Amino acid sequence: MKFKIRSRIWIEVDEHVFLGEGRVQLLKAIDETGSLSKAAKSLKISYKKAWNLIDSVNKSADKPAIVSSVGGKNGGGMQLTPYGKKLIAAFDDINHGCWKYLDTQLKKLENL
Amino acid sequence: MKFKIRSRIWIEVDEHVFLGEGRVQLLKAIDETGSLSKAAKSLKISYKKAWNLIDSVNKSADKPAIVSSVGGKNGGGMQLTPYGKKLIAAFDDINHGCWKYLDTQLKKLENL
DNA sequence: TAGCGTTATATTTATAGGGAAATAGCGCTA
DNA sequence: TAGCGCTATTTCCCTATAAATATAACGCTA
Repeated sequence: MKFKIRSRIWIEVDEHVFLGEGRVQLLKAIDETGSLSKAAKSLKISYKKAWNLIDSVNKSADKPAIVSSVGGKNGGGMQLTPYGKKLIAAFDDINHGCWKYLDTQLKKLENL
Repeated sequence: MKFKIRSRIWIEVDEHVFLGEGRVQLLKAIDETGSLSKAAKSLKISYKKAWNLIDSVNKSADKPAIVSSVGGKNGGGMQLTPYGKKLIAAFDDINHGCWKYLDTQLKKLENL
Protein backbone atom coordinates (compact mmCIF):
# COMPACT_ATOMS: atom_id res chain seq x y z
CA MET A 1 0.00 0.00 0.00
CA LYS A 2 1.66 3.20 -1.16
CA PHE A 3 0.30 6.01 0.93
CA LYS A 4 0.94 9.68 0.49
CA ILE A 5 0.01 12.27 3.06
CA ARG A 6 -0.94 15.53 1.49
CA SER A 7 -1.83 18.78 3.14
CA ARG A 8 -3.18 22.21 2.57
CA ILE A 9 -2.55 25.00 5.00
CA TRP A 10 -3.87 28.52 5.09
CA ILE A 11 -3.77 31.55 7.30
CA GLU A 12 -6.98 33.00 8.62
CA VAL A 13 -7.73 36.41 10.00
CA ASP A 14 -11.01 36.93 11.75
CA GLU A 15 -12.51 33.63 10.56
CA HIS A 16 -11.86 34.07 6.88
CA VAL A 17 -9.01 33.08 4.63
CA PHE A 18 -6.19 35.55 4.40
CA LEU A 19 -3.47 33.60 2.66
CA GLY A 20 -3.48 30.14 1.12
CA GLU A 21 -1.48 28.20 -1.41
CA GLY A 22 -3.33 29.63 -4.38
CA ARG A 23 -2.91 33.18 -3.21
CA VAL A 24 0.77 32.70 -2.53
CA GLN A 25 1.24 31.26 -5.99
CA LEU A 26 -0.53 34.26 -7.44
CA LEU A 27 1.54 36.71 -5.43
CA LYS A 28 4.69 35.05 -6.69
CA ALA A 29 3.47 35.32 -10.26
CA ILE A 30 2.73 39.00 -9.75
CA ASP A 31 6.19 39.49 -8.37
CA GLU A 32 7.63 37.90 -11.49
CA THR A 33 5.47 39.56 -14.08
CA GLY A 34 4.69 42.90 -12.50
CA SER A 35 1.07 42.66 -13.60
CA LEU A 36 -2.07 40.93 -12.45
CA SER A 37 -3.29 40.13 -15.93
CA LYS A 38 0.00 38.48 -16.86
CA ALA A 39 0.08 36.60 -13.58
CA ALA A 40 -3.46 35.31 -14.15
CA LYS A 41 -2.53 34.15 -17.61
CA SER A 42 0.57 32.36 -16.41
CA LEU A 43 -1.49 30.49 -13.84
CA LYS A 44 -4.30 29.88 -16.32
CA ILE A 45 -6.97 31.36 -14.12
CA SER A 46 -9.38 34.08 -15.14
CA TYR A 47 -8.51 37.67 -14.44
CA LYS A 48 -11.64 37.96 -12.34
CA LYS A 49 -10.66 35.10 -10.09
CA ALA A 50 -7.18 36.50 -9.69
CA TRP A 51 -8.54 39.94 -8.91
CA ASN A 52 -10.93 38.54 -6.33
CA LEU A 53 -8.08 36.76 -4.56
CA ILE A 54 -5.92 39.86 -4.43
CA ASP A 55 -8.84 41.99 -3.35
CA SER A 56 -9.52 39.61 -0.51
CA VAL A 57 -5.88 39.66 0.61
CA ASN A 58 -5.80 43.42 0.60
CA LYS A 59 -9.03 43.73 2.53
CA SER A 60 -7.83 41.33 5.23
CA ALA A 61 -4.36 42.77 5.71
CA ASP A 62 -3.75 45.74 7.92
CA LYS A 63 -0.63 46.60 5.97
CA PRO A 64 -0.72 46.59 2.16
CA ALA A 65 0.82 43.49 0.63
CA ILE A 66 0.32 44.57 -2.98
CA VAL A 67 0.18 48.02 -4.49
CA SER A 68 -1.26 48.77 -7.88
CA SER A 69 -0.99 51.65 -10.27
CA VAL A 70 -3.51 52.24 -13.00
CA GLY A 71 -2.82 54.03 -16.25
CA GLY A 72 0.51 55.52 -17.15
CA LYS A 73 3.47 53.90 -18.82
CA ASN A 74 2.60 50.37 -19.90
CA GLY A 75 -0.88 50.85 -18.52
CA GLY A 76 0.01 50.31 -14.90
CA GLY A 77 0.77 47.22 -12.89
CA MET A 78 0.96 45.54 -9.52
CA GLN A 79 3.86 45.12 -7.19
CA LEU A 80 4.47 43.30 -3.97
CA THR A 81 5.41 45.41 -1.01
CA PRO A 82 8.28 44.27 1.25
CA TYR A 83 5.57 43.12 3.64
CA GLY A 84 4.02 41.03 0.89
CA LYS A 85 7.35 39.41 0.13
CA LYS A 86 7.94 38.58 3.76
CA LEU A 87 4.49 37.06 3.95
CA ILE A 88 5.02 34.61 1.14
CA ALA A 89 8.46 33.71 2.46
CA ALA A 90 7.01 32.93 5.88
CA PHE A 91 4.16 30.97 4.36
CA ASP A 92 6.51 28.87 2.25
CA ASP A 93 8.71 28.22 5.23
CA ILE A 94 5.83 26.99 7.36
CA ASN A 95 4.34 24.98 4.53
CA HIS A 96 7.54 23.15 3.77
CA GLY A 97 7.99 22.42 7.44
CA CYS A 98 4.53 20.90 7.46
CA TRP A 99 5.37 18.63 4.55
CA LYS A 100 8.53 17.54 6.30
CA TYR A 101 6.61 16.71 9.44
CA LEU A 102 4.08 14.69 7.50
CA ASP A 103 6.83 12.73 5.80
CA THR A 104 8.07 11.62 9.18
CA GLN A 105 4.59 10.34 9.99
CA LEU A 106 4.20 8.05 7.01
CA LYS A 107 5.62 5.10 8.88
CA LYS A 108 2.64 5.22 11.21
CA LEU A 109 0.48 4.05 8.35
CA GLU A 110 2.52 0.95 7.67
CA ASN A 111 1.61 -2.40 9.08
CA LEU A 112 -1.81 -1.49 10.30
CA MET B 1 -3.12 41.07 13.64
CA LYS B 2 -4.61 37.85 14.95
CA PHE B 3 -3.51 35.07 12.68
CA LYS B 4 -4.64 31.50 12.76
CA ILE B 5 -2.97 28.75 10.78
CA ARG B 6 -5.40 26.10 9.69
CA SER B 7 -4.77 22.89 7.85
CA ARG B 8 -6.38 20.02 6.12
CA ILE B 9 -4.57 16.76 5.59
CA TRP B 10 -5.55 13.69 3.68
CA ILE B 11 -4.09 10.38 2.66
CA GLU B 12 -3.82 9.49 -0.98
CA VAL B 13 -3.42 6.14 -2.65
CA ASP B 14 -2.57 6.10 -6.30
CA GLU B 15 -3.27 9.82 -6.83
CA HIS B 16 -6.76 9.85 -5.37
CA VAL B 17 -8.08 10.55 -1.92
CA PHE B 18 -8.23 7.58 0.38
CA LEU B 19 -8.89 9.15 3.76
CA GLY B 20 -9.61 12.73 4.74
CA GLU B 21 -11.18 14.53 7.64
CA GLY B 22 -14.72 14.09 6.34
CA ARG B 23 -14.28 10.38 5.81
CA VAL B 24 -12.76 9.90 9.22
CA GLN B 25 -15.67 11.74 10.79
CA LEU B 26 -18.07 9.50 8.91
CA LEU B 27 -16.24 6.35 9.94
CA LYS B 28 -16.43 7.44 13.56
CA ALA B 29 -20.16 8.04 13.23
CA ILE B 30 -20.62 4.59 11.73
CA ASP B 31 -18.69 3.11 14.61
CA GLU B 32 -21.03 4.82 17.04
CA THR B 33 -24.32 4.12 15.31
CA GLY B 34 -23.69 0.82 13.57
CA SER B 35 -25.39 2.03 10.42
CA LEU B 36 -24.56 4.24 7.47
CA SER B 37 -27.98 5.83 7.30
CA LYS B 38 -27.86 6.83 10.95
CA ALA B 39 -24.32 8.10 10.58
CA ALA B 40 -25.32 10.22 7.60
CA LYS B 41 -28.21 11.68 9.52
CA SER B 42 -26.05 12.52 12.51
CA LEU B 43 -23.60 14.37 10.27
CA LYS B 44 -26.41 15.96 8.31
CA ILE B 45 -25.19 14.77 4.95
CA SER B 46 -27.25 12.83 2.44
CA TYR B 47 -27.15 9.07 2.50
CA LYS B 48 -25.88 9.10 -1.03
CA LYS B 49 -22.94 11.31 -0.24
CA ALA B 50 -22.07 9.17 2.74
CA TRP B 51 -22.35 6.03 0.68
CA ASN B 52 -20.08 7.46 -2.01
CA LEU B 53 -17.43 8.29 0.58
CA ILE B 54 -17.50 4.84 2.07
CA ASP B 55 -17.52 3.24 -1.36
CA SER B 56 -14.44 5.23 -2.28
CA VAL B 57 -12.63 4.20 0.88
CA ASN B 58 -13.42 0.55 0.32
CA LYS B 59 -12.33 0.65 -3.30
CA SER B 60 -8.99 2.25 -2.42
CA ALA B 61 -8.12 0.02 0.49
CA ASP B 62 -6.55 -3.35 -0.03
CA LYS B 63 -7.95 -4.55 3.27
CA PRO B 64 -11.61 -3.88 4.10
CA ALA B 65 -12.09 -0.99 6.52
CA ILE B 66 -15.85 -1.34 6.74
CA VAL B 67 -18.08 -4.36 6.37
CA SER B 68 -21.77 -4.18 5.66
CA SER B 69 -24.69 -6.54 5.91
CA VAL B 70 -27.93 -5.99 4.07
CA GLY B 71 -31.31 -7.27 5.13
CA GLY B 72 -31.89 -9.36 8.18
CA LYS B 73 -32.42 -8.26 11.73
CA ASN B 74 -32.86 -4.48 11.87
CA GLY B 75 -32.31 -4.34 8.14
CA GLY B 76 -28.57 -4.70 8.24
CA GLY B 77 -25.81 -2.27 9.09
CA MET B 78 -22.19 -1.32 8.79
CA GLN B 79 -19.27 -1.96 11.07
CA LEU B 80 -15.67 -0.87 11.17
CA THR B 81 -13.10 -3.60 10.95
CA PRO B 82 -10.12 -3.53 13.33
CA TYR B 83 -8.14 -2.22 10.36
CA GLY B 84 -10.62 0.61 9.94
CA LYS B 85 -10.32 1.53 13.59
CA LYS B 86 -6.54 1.58 13.41
CA LEU B 87 -6.75 3.79 10.36
CA ILE B 88 -8.80 6.49 12.00
CA ALA B 89 -6.63 6.36 15.11
CA ALA B 90 -3.50 6.84 13.02
CA PHE B 91 -5.10 9.63 11.05
CA ASP B 92 -6.18 11.47 14.18
CA ASP B 93 -2.74 11.08 15.66
CA ILE B 94 -1.03 12.54 12.62
CA ASN B 95 -3.58 15.29 12.25
CA HIS B 96 -3.23 16.45 15.83
CA GLY B 97 0.52 16.43 15.46
CA CYS B 98 0.18 18.65 12.43
CA TRP B 99 -1.91 21.16 14.37
CA LYS B 100 0.66 21.19 17.13
CA TYR B 101 3.45 21.84 14.68
CA LEU B 102 1.54 24.71 13.10
CA ASP B 103 0.93 26.27 16.50
CA THR B 104 4.66 26.45 17.03
CA GLN B 105 5.02 28.30 13.74
CA LEU B 106 2.61 31.12 14.51
CA LYS B 107 5.35 33.31 15.89
CA LYS B 108 6.93 33.45 12.46
CA LEU B 109 4.03 35.56 11.32
CA GLU B 110 4.51 38.21 13.96
CA ASN B 111 6.42 41.38 13.29
CA LEU B 112 6.66 41.05 9.58
C1' DT C 1 -46.07 -13.55 3.24
C1' DA C 2 -46.35 -8.82 4.34
C1' DG C 3 -43.54 -5.46 6.63
C1' DC C 4 -39.54 -3.29 8.27
C1' DG C 5 -35.00 -0.98 8.16
C1' DT C 6 -31.27 -1.32 6.02
C1' DT C 7 -27.74 -1.27 1.90
C1' DA C 8 -27.21 -0.21 -2.89
C1' DT C 9 -27.93 2.43 -7.15
C1' DA C 10 -29.96 5.40 -10.73
C1' DT C 11 -32.28 9.52 -12.06
C1' DT C 12 -33.75 13.95 -11.67
C1' DT C 13 -33.54 18.62 -9.70
C1' DA C 14 -31.40 22.61 -7.52
C1' DT C 15 -27.64 25.61 -6.39
C1' DA C 16 -23.33 27.81 -6.12
C1' DG C 17 -19.08 28.98 -8.34
C1' DG C 18 -16.26 30.02 -12.30
C1' DG C 19 -15.63 31.75 -16.83
C1' DA C 20 -16.40 34.87 -20.50
C1' DA C 21 -17.42 39.11 -22.01
C1' DA C 22 -18.65 43.87 -21.67
C1' DT C 23 -17.65 48.37 -19.65
C1' DA C 24 -15.36 52.03 -17.41
C1' DG C 25 -11.38 54.68 -15.93
C1' DC C 26 -6.68 55.98 -15.65
C1' DG C 27 -2.30 58.18 -17.18
C1' DC C 28 1.46 57.97 -20.16
C1' DT C 29 2.86 58.35 -25.13
C1' DA C 30 3.49 60.15 -29.54
C1' DT D 1 -6.27 64.20 -28.40
C1' DA D 2 -6.56 59.61 -29.79
C1' DG D 3 -4.69 55.23 -28.61
C1' DC D 4 -2.69 51.83 -25.83
C1' DG D 5 -2.31 48.56 -21.97
C1' DC D 6 -3.32 47.92 -17.83
C1' DT D 7 -6.46 47.98 -13.42
C1' DA D 8 -11.14 47.76 -11.75
C1' DT D 9 -16.00 46.19 -11.77
C1' DT D 10 -20.49 44.38 -13.29
C1' DT D 11 -23.49 41.24 -15.57
C1' DC D 12 -24.84 37.05 -17.50
C1' DC D 13 -24.41 32.26 -18.58
C1' DC D 14 -22.94 27.73 -18.07
C1' DT D 15 -21.34 23.78 -15.89
C1' DA D 16 -19.89 20.86 -12.32
C1' DT D 17 -21.05 19.52 -7.88
C1' DA D 18 -24.29 18.52 -4.41
C1' DA D 19 -29.01 17.57 -2.96
C1' DA D 20 -33.30 15.43 -3.39
C1' DT D 21 -36.05 11.80 -5.01
C1' DA D 22 -37.15 7.22 -6.56
C1' DT D 23 -36.46 2.39 -6.76
C1' DA D 24 -34.60 -2.15 -6.12
C1' DA D 25 -32.93 -5.85 -3.31
C1' DC D 26 -32.02 -8.17 0.87
C1' DG D 27 -33.05 -11.15 4.87
C1' DC D 28 -34.92 -11.40 9.29
C1' DT D 29 -39.40 -11.05 12.02
C1' DA D 30 -43.88 -12.05 13.48
